[in-house]
Amino acid sequence: MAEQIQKKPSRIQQRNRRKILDAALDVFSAHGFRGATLDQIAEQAGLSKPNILYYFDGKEEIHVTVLSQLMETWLDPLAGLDPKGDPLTEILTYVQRKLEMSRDLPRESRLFANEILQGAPRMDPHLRADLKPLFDARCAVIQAWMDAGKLAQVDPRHLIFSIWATTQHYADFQAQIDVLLEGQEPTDAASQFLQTMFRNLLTPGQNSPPA
Amino acid sequence: MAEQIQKKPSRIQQRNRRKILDAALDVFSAHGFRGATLDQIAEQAGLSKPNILYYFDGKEEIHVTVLSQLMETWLDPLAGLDPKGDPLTEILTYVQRKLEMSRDLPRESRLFANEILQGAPRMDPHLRADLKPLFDARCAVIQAWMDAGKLAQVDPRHLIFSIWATTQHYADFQAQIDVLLEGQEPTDAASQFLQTMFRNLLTPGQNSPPA
DNA sequence: CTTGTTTTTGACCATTTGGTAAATACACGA
DNA sequence: TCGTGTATTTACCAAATGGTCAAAAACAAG
Repeated sequence: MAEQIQKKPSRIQQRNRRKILDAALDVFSAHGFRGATLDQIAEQAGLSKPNILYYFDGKEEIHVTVLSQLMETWLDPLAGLDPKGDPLTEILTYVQRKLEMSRDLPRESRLFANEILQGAPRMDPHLRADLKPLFDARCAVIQAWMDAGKLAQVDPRHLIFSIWATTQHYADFQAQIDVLLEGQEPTDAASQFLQTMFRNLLTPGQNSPPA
Repeated sequence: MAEQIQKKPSRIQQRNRRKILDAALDVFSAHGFRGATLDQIAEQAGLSKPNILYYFDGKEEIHVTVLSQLMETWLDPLAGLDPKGDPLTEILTYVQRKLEMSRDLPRESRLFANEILQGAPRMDPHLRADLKPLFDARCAVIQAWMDAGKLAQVDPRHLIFSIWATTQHYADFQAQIDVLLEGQEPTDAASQFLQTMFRNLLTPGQNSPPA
């Protein structure tokens, strides 16, 4: 019965798979898919290359697995946006959470950025199946808040884009920021800036009517 | 005198070097440095691989050359920010220009993003030599505007980061945006959104004092 | 046309890299 | 302790890739 589905991943199997996926996150996020090599992943994981291929069918499968795991983490804060909460608080909290993720999970952010930059060749299905429905749902929630006068009227889609862009920027462009800020930790100042920006944008009655 | 410096690049030399660099921009921006191959660049340029190596010393030199050229284009809008102009207009115009660059020069944007994502291994010196001084100078200009009460007080550095992030997002994350917007051209709506956001942020007297 | 120079090519080469096969070491329940 | 399935390693391979080189072709100038 060689082809039966593994019932119980052994202790050692779990441990090694985790080590490999963690190493892969390191390497893929730093060099992109094509720039990463199995040897690098093997070394980082402290295993031999053939041993890695004992646990995964190939480079591709490792990459896909890491991306899938990432997707959950990545969507979580957006999914956590509560339709029943206070609109402005909900959004400002979301901004804050995304910013903290950039600081605490920069590898994940860069892996995601790498994949999208290359045209999302392996993630496109995930984006359509998981992200798109969630995105549409949250846009609807935000739009409802605006229609109810609880938030200033702006395009919810571009609002979300701007939140993603500004927060992920601190992880994805860290090399540039390090040069420009001479290594200062930017999170606190960034937080204050972003909170101000989005509060001003969304406080009802603030926006000039379109010219 | 084989080692003398080329005085006059011949017509054909100019043409071929340009073809190669344009092809390289295509390929490097789409696949990153390590993901790009000389064969791809050669095919895209309509030349043979050895012929390409007749014009450039190697893959590395092609990449460096493309990046150098890019740097000028990239800094131009920030350099164009006029200290004597109307503060709000200057900044909103800058936002608009950067957004148009994302639409019209997405390859350049993605090449830049790729390089920074990988930790700017080849661009770090350029960033320090060219970008950093310009960045500091423009921050000072903006700070002066704020001190004079012409703009609301925010951290100029993070203001610039947020402009870069939000505008370049439309080029760098285009694959994602295409999925979420189902292929609609986002520039007009993005422009209106960003103009509103930064106008609200920067109009004097708008910002609540820090809590 | 002839000659000297620039450009282009075809045939190679060495290294890197994803991946395989078979042999070996190991864990662990009976 | 022994035997069996699990884990790991050693030695490879084939394809891809960056790069070289000498010779051929194209070209410019007299």
